[in-house]
Amino acid sequence: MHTLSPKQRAIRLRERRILDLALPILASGGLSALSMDAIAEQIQTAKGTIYNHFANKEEILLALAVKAVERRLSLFQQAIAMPGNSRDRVAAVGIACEIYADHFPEMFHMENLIRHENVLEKTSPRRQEVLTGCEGRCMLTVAGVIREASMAGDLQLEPDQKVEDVVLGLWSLVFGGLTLEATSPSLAAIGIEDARRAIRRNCNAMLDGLRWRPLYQADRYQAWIGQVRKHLIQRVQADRERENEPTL
Amino acid sequence: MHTLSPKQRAIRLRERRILDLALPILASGGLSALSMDAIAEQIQTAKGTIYNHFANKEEILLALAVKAVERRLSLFQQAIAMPGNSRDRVAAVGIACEIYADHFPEMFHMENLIRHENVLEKTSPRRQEVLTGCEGRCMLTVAGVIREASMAGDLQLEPDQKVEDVVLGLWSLVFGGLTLEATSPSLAAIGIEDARRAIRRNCNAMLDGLRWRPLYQADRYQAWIGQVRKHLIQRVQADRERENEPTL
DNA sequence: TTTTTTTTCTGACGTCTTGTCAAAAGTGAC
DNA sequence: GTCACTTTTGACAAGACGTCAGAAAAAAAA
Repeated sequence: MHTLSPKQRAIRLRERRILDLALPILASGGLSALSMDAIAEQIQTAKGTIYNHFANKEEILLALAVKAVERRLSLFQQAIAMPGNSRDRVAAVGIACEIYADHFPEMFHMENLIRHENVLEKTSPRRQEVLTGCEGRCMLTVAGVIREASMAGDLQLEPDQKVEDVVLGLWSLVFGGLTLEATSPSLAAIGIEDARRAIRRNCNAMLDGLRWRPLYQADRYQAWIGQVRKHLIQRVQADRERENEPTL
Repeated sequence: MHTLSPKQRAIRLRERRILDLALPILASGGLSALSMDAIAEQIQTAKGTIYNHFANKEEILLALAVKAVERRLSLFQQAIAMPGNSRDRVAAVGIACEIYADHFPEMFHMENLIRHENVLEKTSPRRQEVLTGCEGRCMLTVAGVIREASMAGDLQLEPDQKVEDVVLGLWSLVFGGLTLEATSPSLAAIGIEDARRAIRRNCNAMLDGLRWRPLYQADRYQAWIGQVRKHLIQRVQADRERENEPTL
């Protein structure tokens, strides 16, 4: 163990401040609104100092994305730790995604931004690996439940179906759906008033189609997700408080 | 009808040249690679002239997005026009999406780019409406098949399920899946070697879960999508030739 | 404490981009 | 040929990213 000098602590604190500050700017004004000069002014340092922390703007984005995926992973883990059968627990992960999108909308936005604007090209492979590793653990978390269901006989996959394929299906449906909800003006125009309900319903249809037992029962499901939502939101708020307190 | 003067024709041609040129630049280098100076140089005009056509960079993006969605709509319409039962025809739309992503990858990329970078804010409502209108027609195309299936009794929706909800489900799954395939390095890392197959399989599971008859049969389905793919690719190539020819 | 060494910070600067606009060039009617 | 109108031009202002030599601060040594 190595104790930090006051100076080093100040530096760390500043790095955190940069990221905390960048997130809302980015969420509100998009990539172009996030200017290095603006950050420097807010943080009360010279622009050059920011470049001591991050080699370029893209590195800041990537650092934010890592924090975002860590958040998501934490929610996933709490979801699958809930007591219930295998199908209940994947459903819980779906709810975790919804809560993530609702409570950390800037982060949700970030993840998608990274995906489509070529930022990876300009960033260090080091941090890229951190991100993909974290994303991988998210998927493995879900894959674990599916594998478990498969072992227990709740879910019988055809020989050509792999556990990972089901992960992709759920991921596409939930993430795709939430993304469309957040970014498609035409959704409302076409007459979809509650996208969330539709997404959940379609997830259940998919799982039913795979014959993941027990099959969908409306009231049972409603009761369960109510419970999950309450639990996860509690945890989110606890995490929030825990983070704001310590000055590190 | 009103005949165009040579000058006006030249102007129209230039506009088309701008868009044709912008697309590949954008696809390869991302939003930041697309510079007005670069376009002007390539087109052999002064930068100011570009601004006679488009008020800003975002307008160019939006114009490209419109062309992209028009392409997609055309493919959708050709897909549902194929002879087959209702379930076959939604499946055909799924294949249309795949072909779109494969044959017009820059356009596919564009649509997603528009979604996540705030470009709409800086563009004219006029063109925005064109885009959402076109996107809406895409969804209505799919909704039509679903409604038809529902009327024919192939698909029995619960009272709380709406046709549009099913559209959203399919859209999320296919578009989400294709997007993840194109942008997620961690997919391969997690052991998914054929994302397309997985997406198709999950779509079928979802439709089975909704009890859309006839239910999934592997060999029947394979034969059908082979047929669809062949037909649509033919049409794509025909369209391509038709476009290159006339100087307008 | 004072001096030396090392680390960190600074902000003007070079370069690139977007978008503007007055002046120049082009177009067509009479 | 002239005149009104449209289109094009490219220098220019504003602002952003990333750099780097020199200033300042911190740490180490004397």
